[in-house]
This record gives sequence, structure tokens and C-alpha cells, in this order.
Amino acid sequence: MDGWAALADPTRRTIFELVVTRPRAVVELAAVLPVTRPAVSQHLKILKTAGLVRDRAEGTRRIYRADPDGLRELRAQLDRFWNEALANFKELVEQAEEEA
Amino acid sequence: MDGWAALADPTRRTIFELVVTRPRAVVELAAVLPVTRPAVSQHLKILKTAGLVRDRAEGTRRIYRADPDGLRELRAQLDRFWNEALANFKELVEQAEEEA
DNA sequence: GCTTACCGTTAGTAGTAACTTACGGTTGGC
DNA sequence: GCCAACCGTAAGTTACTACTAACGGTAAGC
Repeated sequence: MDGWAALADPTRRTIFELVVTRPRAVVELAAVLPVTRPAVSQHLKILKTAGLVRDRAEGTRRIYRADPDGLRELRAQLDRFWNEALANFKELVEQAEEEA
Repeated sequence: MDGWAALADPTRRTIFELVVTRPRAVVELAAVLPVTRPAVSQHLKILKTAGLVRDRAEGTRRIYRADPDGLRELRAQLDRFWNEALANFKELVEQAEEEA
């Protein structure tokens, strides 16, 4: 599952929003969210595969934090969309002005 | 369905990529894609609901183009994630330096 | 007016994703 | 050594999503 699909799910996006502010343990996340702890683990696995989070062991706890790498890719692609959309829009305006 | 979920589907993201370069008709898109024309229509409906495309009638054809509005929202949210992730990362580095 | 081209919607189906429950494995404290 | 805390995974269920086929509706050309 790629970055887009990873952030498409609302629960997963909430998890990412929590982790992006500061590192958190799985049990911490599950306490806030309306789903069980295993569900949070599964979501984190997907986010990790997408390169959006990293984890580190700290005793029995696993601390998850945001990973800039996956985020960078998404930003690059979204910026490309943005620039192309604006260029396209600008072209349309110029054509409209030619006709006027 | 919000912008994230709209761009999560690969077919739908391809459609958006095609439309973002220049406006296209439904039959045009369906000719390139490996799915049927109704499927393209359904995807376009979802993209439209998400504010990512707009359509205009031109004879019997419907021309779709990218809509900057929906894109702007996604960009804003992604930038927020990005900034928070960097701030978080910076904080971690500073803490590590304090310990050194 | 008839045909053709283009499009959206509906109904039905197959595949997948998100969730819970149950289980086993590892680390830390007593 | 034993218990408690924390975590990941597997199995099973439910809901949803993407798709096709079939239909009806509208604009353009002859």
C-alpha cells in the first residue's frame, strides 16, 4: 500500500497526526482512539511500509515517530500536480483572452 | 469521500494525472485506461465530489479539468504534516545533542 | 425524424480492507 | 522464577469499493 492509500483511511490519518507531533507508544495511541490496540498495530505496520513512520524499541514499549522520507515523496507528487494544474489553468485563461 | 481517499485509488490517480495536464473528455480517458467508460464516469464523480475536478458540457461531450480548490486543501494539510514532522525531528536532534 | 456519438446511473458481483478476538512472544520488576 | 505490561500476528467476520453489463437520456449530423 502506497502513501496515498495509507493516509486515505481516517483512523490511520489520525494515528499519523498524533505521531507527527511527538513520538508515541502503541498503547498510548490505542488509549485515545476508538479502536483496539491490535488495530493500531496493524495501521502502524501499513504506515511503516509506506515509509511514513519509524519505530524503536524502548523496554517493552515500541515508540513510533513520523518519518520524513515517505512524506517527502507525497509532497513532491502533490507539488507536481499543483504546478501542472496551475499551468493548465493559466493556459485556459490566456486562450480566453485571445478570443476576447 | 475526501481528497485523500479520492487519490488513493490507482486508477483514479491516473485519471487525475491525465486531467491535470490538459482537459479531457470521458471517452478520451476511457480509451487510454484499462477500464470501461462507466467506470471512468464513476471515478470522475468521486473526484468532482472531492473538489479535484470540474466538468463542462461541450456538445455531447463532457470535458473534465483539474480543480485547484481540492488540491489546495490537500497541499495545506500535507504541509502542516511536513512542518510538524520536521519540528519534531529537530527537537529529537537537540535532545540527543544535550545528552552528548 | 432517424441514427450516431457521448454520457450518467443503476443493479449486481467479486475482491479487499478494517476490525475484533484469541494467542504467543519479549522485556522489566519483585 | 514468576507475574505484569506491552506488543505483533493469525483467523474470522463485516462492510465497503471498484468493476461490468444494461439501460435511458441528450446533443449533433444527415
